[in-house]
Amino acid sequence: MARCPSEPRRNLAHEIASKMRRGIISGTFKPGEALAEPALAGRFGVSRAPVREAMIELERAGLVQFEITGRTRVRMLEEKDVVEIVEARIALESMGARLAAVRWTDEDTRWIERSITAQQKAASGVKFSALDIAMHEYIMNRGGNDRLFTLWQFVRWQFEMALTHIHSLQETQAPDLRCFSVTGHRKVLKALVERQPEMAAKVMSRHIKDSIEWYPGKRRGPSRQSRARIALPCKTRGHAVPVNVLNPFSQ
Amino acid sequence: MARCPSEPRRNLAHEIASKMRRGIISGTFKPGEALAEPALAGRFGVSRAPVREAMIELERAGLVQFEITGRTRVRMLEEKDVVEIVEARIALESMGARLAAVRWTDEDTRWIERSITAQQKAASGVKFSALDIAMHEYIMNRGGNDRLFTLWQFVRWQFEMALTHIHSLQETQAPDLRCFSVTGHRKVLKALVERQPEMAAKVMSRHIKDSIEWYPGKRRGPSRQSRARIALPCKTRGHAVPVNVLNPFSQ
DNA sequence: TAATTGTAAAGTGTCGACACTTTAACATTG
DNA sequence: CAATGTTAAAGTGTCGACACTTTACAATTA
Repeated sequence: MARCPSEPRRNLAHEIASKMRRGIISGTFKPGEALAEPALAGRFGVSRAPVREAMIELERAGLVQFEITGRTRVRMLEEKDVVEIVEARIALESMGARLAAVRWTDEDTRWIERSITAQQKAASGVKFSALDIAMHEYIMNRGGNDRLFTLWQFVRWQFEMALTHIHSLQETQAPDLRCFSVTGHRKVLKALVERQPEMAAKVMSRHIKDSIEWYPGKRRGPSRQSRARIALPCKTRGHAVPVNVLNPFSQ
Repeated sequence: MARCPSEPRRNLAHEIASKMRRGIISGTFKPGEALAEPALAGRFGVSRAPVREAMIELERAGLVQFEITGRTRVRMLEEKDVVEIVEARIALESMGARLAAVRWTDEDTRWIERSITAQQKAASGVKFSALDIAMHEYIMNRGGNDRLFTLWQFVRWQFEMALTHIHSLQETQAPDLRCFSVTGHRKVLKALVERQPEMAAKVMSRHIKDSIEWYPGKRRGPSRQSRARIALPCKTRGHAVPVNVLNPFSQ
């Protein structure tokens, strides 16, 4: 389904990069953890060369960080980083939705409807998140812009990594989030079905911004009380104002 | 000035990646050209390892392409690619401008004003383009979102590469483009000075879209006659319509 | 001539080795 | 005890080598 602009090399380096990516996203490798090449090479049963090459791939994707000394660590996440990631998602996905709206077909509609149905039946928060992201991926892919899609993947991985480190996501309020998020998805779908690019972009922006505000710990949805802010298109009379977002890391 | 989220390793691989990037952007390495590791290693007087690592960096930035066989080529550019690059620029830079508007200072204003002055005095098309991109970089940087900035750099390099391969840019209509583009820059600056995020995003989108339509060969600016289309926020009554862009590769 | 096959050249994927740098543990000294 | 110097361990940067694969070319054949 997902397209791959530049066919990936089928070598050890790329394979290890994929494994490492999954490991970082799933939390096997924790933020700030040192990634020594000899240790990883031993772990995967290869020499250091493929490991080094994999590290470069992960660094470009923003999942690990090179220090001035040459050492590599899993990238750390603070509140500020989540805001950055969400802002980047909004930038890319609003354009993605805009593009997808122009080329939208009935088959696409059916795909999304099936996805939404599955989302409603999702048994757990993590299962729901997987379906949620898969739907966003589908729309980004349908935008037809390979470069936009590639950039989006970088952000998507960082977002998934952030999700696993937001404690409050775990199970607790899954039903509320699910219900709220599905409502947003329906609005996005409506704009796409009606082939209204601007509406799709706008609704997508709001959906992403709103859904992230559900994660923190509050149960009643978006609020305006916290410090971090996410810029988003929001009409006010003449002077637009950035809306607040709750702190995703509050325990 | 430009920030660097993850301090780059100061090793041969990164150095070579930079040189190769400059070479690809400037046209020393032409689109479709094969990049054999032994040849490059000899050229730079190093072994293959750093070259391999540099290739991975460039592939992630979208400047080169890996084939299924493992061989590497400078990425080729068609009309479709320019559309993708510009759409990605619009997505990223509209958000960048939105963010920059919130944090805009008088010092930033002075910087941009100096830049615009220099742009007006630019002696050549290439010189103007350099100043133009530097101004866009400044604004992206002022957005304060490191991830957005990093993603933007990828697109920026691809855009610069595309520019060197658009024949019509060379000198001929430099004055017209310059005049037109500076007008757009002033509108962007106005929105930033007034700290209107939505206005800044909107004006930036339109500026990017319009300026690329100048490159083709026409002298009278944006037209609606060509095949390729760039999606852009543009208000129509209820139903937004993608606007056309001229073919940048028409000789 | 055109197609096919065999062979050499070129290129990639991976590894182990070595030099240099940073880190960390330990011993020394005030 | 704290501060400092010392040394061994760990880690990175780079290289050359070798096996395997793909490509290019030439010879062979229909």
